[in-house]
Amino acid sequence: MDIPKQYSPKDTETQWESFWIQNKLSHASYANGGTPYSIVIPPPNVTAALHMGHALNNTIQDVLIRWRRMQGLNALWMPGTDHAGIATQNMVERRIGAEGKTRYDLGREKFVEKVWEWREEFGGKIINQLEKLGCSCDWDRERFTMDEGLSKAVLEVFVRLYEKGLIYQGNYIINWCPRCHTALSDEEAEHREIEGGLYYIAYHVEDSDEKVVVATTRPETMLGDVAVALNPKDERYARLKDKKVILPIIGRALQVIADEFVDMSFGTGIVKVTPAHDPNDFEMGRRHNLESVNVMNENGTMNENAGPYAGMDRFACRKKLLEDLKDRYELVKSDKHIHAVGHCYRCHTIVEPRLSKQWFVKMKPLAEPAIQVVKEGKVKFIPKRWEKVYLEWMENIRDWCISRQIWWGHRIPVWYCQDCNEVNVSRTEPKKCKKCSSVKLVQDEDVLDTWFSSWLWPFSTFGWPEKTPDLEFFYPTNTLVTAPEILFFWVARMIMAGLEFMGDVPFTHVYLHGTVRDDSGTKMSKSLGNTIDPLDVIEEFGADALRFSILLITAQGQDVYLSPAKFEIGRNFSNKIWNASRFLMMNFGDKKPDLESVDRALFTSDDRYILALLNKTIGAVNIALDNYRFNEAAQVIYDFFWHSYCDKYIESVKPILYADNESEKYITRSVLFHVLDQVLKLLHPFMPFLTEDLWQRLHSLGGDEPVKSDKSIMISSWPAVDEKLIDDEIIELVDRKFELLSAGRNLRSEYDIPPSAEITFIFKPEDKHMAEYIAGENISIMKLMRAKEINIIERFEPAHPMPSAVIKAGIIYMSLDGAIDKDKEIQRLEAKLEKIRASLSAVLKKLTNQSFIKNAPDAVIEKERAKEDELREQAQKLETTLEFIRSM
RNA sequence: GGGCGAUUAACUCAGUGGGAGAGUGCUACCUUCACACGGUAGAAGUCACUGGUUCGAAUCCAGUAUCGCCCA
Repeated sequence: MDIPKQYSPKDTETQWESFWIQNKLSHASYANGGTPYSIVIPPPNVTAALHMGHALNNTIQDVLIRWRRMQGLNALWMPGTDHAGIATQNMVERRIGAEGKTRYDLGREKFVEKVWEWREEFGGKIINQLEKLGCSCDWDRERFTMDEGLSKAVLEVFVRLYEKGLIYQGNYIINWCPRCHTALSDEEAEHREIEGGLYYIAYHVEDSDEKVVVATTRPETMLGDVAVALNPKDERYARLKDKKVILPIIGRALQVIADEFVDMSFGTGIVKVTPAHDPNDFEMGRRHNLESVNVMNENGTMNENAGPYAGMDRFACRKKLLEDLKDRYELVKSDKHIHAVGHCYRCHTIVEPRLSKQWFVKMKPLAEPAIQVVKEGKVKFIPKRWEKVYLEWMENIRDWCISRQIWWGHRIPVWYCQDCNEVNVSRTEPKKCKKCSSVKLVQDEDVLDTWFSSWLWPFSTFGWPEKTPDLEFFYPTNTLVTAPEILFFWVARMIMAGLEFMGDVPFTHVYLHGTVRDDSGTKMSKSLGNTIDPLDVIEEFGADALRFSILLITAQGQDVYLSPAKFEIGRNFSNKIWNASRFLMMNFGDKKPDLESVDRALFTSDDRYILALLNKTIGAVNIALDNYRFNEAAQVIYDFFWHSYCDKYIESVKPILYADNESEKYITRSVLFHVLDQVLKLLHPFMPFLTEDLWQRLHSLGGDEPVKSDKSIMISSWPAVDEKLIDDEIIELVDRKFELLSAGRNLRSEYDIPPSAEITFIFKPEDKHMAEYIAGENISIMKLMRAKEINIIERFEPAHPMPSAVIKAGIIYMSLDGAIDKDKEIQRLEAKLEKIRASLSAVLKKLTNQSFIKNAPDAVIEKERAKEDELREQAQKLETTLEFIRSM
């Protein structure tokens, strides 16, 4: 048979990838009925290239989908991408920037056209990469948040919320990115600790020699000060009351106000009040009816209100202003100060709190039901600890700023009347003003936050607001698989939207996996250059190896630390599976063995052993997957396949495969075939390509069933547990045989017997039953122990000192030519005896403890008693042996 | 400042009340007719620390230390 010795994933994976896609094996439809199981993909940014976070996220989803599909559910995995407003616009701006142009040179219409062109050309990249990873999404359904249908959903939602009074426009402090030139939501401003300064600045009290000192981290905003504030409890307040202080440089007179908000312990306890540039000051300004003075332009430079600093960048202004204050002896001191500063999550520029007119969603009314469903367990978080994080955020939710001053996105469906200023909100472009019938309408220039479309994803992708049969059948979806980073951005908002617009939760389970980090624990990111490109890993090790490795090392919800070496686990395992299958197929001959045709009474103990372990493994995999414990599922299969099936069973039955008894050979082949078939299925969700390839080869043995387009392991049935085959007694019995084998091999190794030397062993069984059993297994044991012969002698008494080992099945002796080193053997056995005695005394300590006997469960006491018996017996055997050697 | 997570073998990590585990690495031997991306045998841990609960704690509780994340 011409199967190569080393598995090369590359061609195999490409072949099956196109096989699946061409045959639409992952397509799901309501029309097929059955029990639905659906997942919507967290849509990657259309600008994205596959990174390890995606690889982990999508591998998990694929495992769930493939598993459920094989279980016979109508499994649908909805794929798609997100238009990523700011990120995509930035990218296209950079491209046209290379030609020396800005988006303003092109104008809005042309620019948006350019973005669509870019999307047509490059936007599908990540989708192809997901296919390479083996993702069995329903590719016919691929959605994009800017699609016509999804855009319609966005407008519908805006209008409905507006009409309900949950969307409003207003002047508030928002996070402004001076580089992206847009407002951001609170979530989009990432707080990072940086070392800045805390500057103490003296303001003169009007008509007095007195000064007050205020502390600030952003001195440039003082140019917009309209007051200074103290806590009313602060005794200094009394004498400053009704006084004014003079803003340095600008010379504006500022009133002194009292406000509970002022923290007496921060800085000097006197703060400057800048309502246009700080959310707290803004609130204070409202409470005290203060005006707002905006001192900055949209690009982060100072405006005309900044007096001599007009036109300077905000940070240049800070520097110059501090110098000037110092020259005027008004900078009292400056301390180093570590504080959290908001950064734009798209470009990492420091965001500026800025007063501006934006659109907001009122969140409290939406949050309430979304809190309830989680408290009632209608939506479950796995791991559970995220529930608390979710509730904490939801209970303190703030309104959501949804307008963005960019061009790429869903344009806000609001038209302002040029004649009467009426705000017209409409699903379609209105012909005339609804109030004054004027036709002079101008649409709002802004677009909506990208998340304002992705929060609808679980139903907009199924055709909402239309009532489609797909929506009816597949909603609510079952599991959402995502990273905790977007818990607030996305997960929480989807729950709110689902309840508001569908009247039901969008999903019942949220599995939050860890963050992918590098070896040192740093989050992988392009800018740090510590990424491992999944495509490189696929190229070098294969997608299956990538998938298996990453799942094996990812404990539930824990972060993943990756290094290239970790993928060797998966590659080596792939190769092991490949070679075991190769070996078996070389030995199966042309006829496909069928376990169903075999009389179970004819199974050997080895057969029953491996079938019992197989069925235990199937059960364990189901439990692990049911509980989202992917690493455990992967681990159990790995152990079963490598250590039970390959190391034990296959090695054990080789003599049968090489002998001439055709009926025995057929039974063995049937078991081998069956177990391989089942384990390939168990592995399929983890390693789809390799298992498909081997399964197809396995089932076309002898050519009677060639590869057919409608056959695939992917749609084959998931292994069922056969309880009748789970036999713990046989497992224990056969384990004793393997213990005997290890003991024999250990003796060889301790006495430096070269592998080529065939040697005689004597086995003294503990009883007749064991004698019979081992006698029946003699041939395979001999081969595996490289023994010349194994003499089973029930009442064996050595005539001279022989190396021996005490095991559960009895005692094994190794026959050596010539005398052995008596002292060495005594020392060896004494060491063993010592260990047994230590264990025994630990057991006895428990069993003689009355509290233990009184309190411990019976099963535990039983177990300890059994242990005691066994240890006593082993000690007894060792003592006898030692006594005998000493007496020689 | 509040919350969460981590601390177990040389390394990377599993293990939520009852005999300390895996992978890698290490040591020795083996290229034996599936696989050296392999096989056989072996060495290796005060389960961060201090208390507590319990007949019994890596596991539960409290506190401490170190590292990391989220929120303010």
